[in-house]
Amino acid sequence: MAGKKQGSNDFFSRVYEVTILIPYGRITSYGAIARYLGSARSARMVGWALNVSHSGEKFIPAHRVVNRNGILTGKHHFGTITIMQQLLENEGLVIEDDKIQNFREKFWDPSKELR
DNA sequence: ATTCTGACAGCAA
DNA sequence: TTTGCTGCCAGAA
Repeated sequence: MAGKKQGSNDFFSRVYEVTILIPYGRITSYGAIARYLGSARSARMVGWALNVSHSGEKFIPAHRVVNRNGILTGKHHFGTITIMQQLLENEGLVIEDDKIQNFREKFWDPSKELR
């Protein structure tokens, strides 16, 4: 196959790969993933990638990705605005006012955990 | 081609 | 501490 735009596709694929590696009951941030991928200032692209992630066949635990404040900023992109929180609580996380409690402890940094 | 928006993050005030 | 602006990169209109 020749002549295809694999530019962003490659970036998106990497976002998915990392997201899939997030351990059960743990969470990370958009910026952390972006930085791990080498584009520290492309956190918004990570969010965009996750936005279209459900187009793929593979399940992407996008609910384990929140912003740097531990706030569920992407909850509006799931079926309902409560499903993201429910998924996280189901994994043992505690959420209050859309914010993950003990965020620092549950945080999983791909740049440190992976290599 | 140009403009606007977005599941963010960093910094100034 | 909170609010607002800017940078970043892709995609939609």
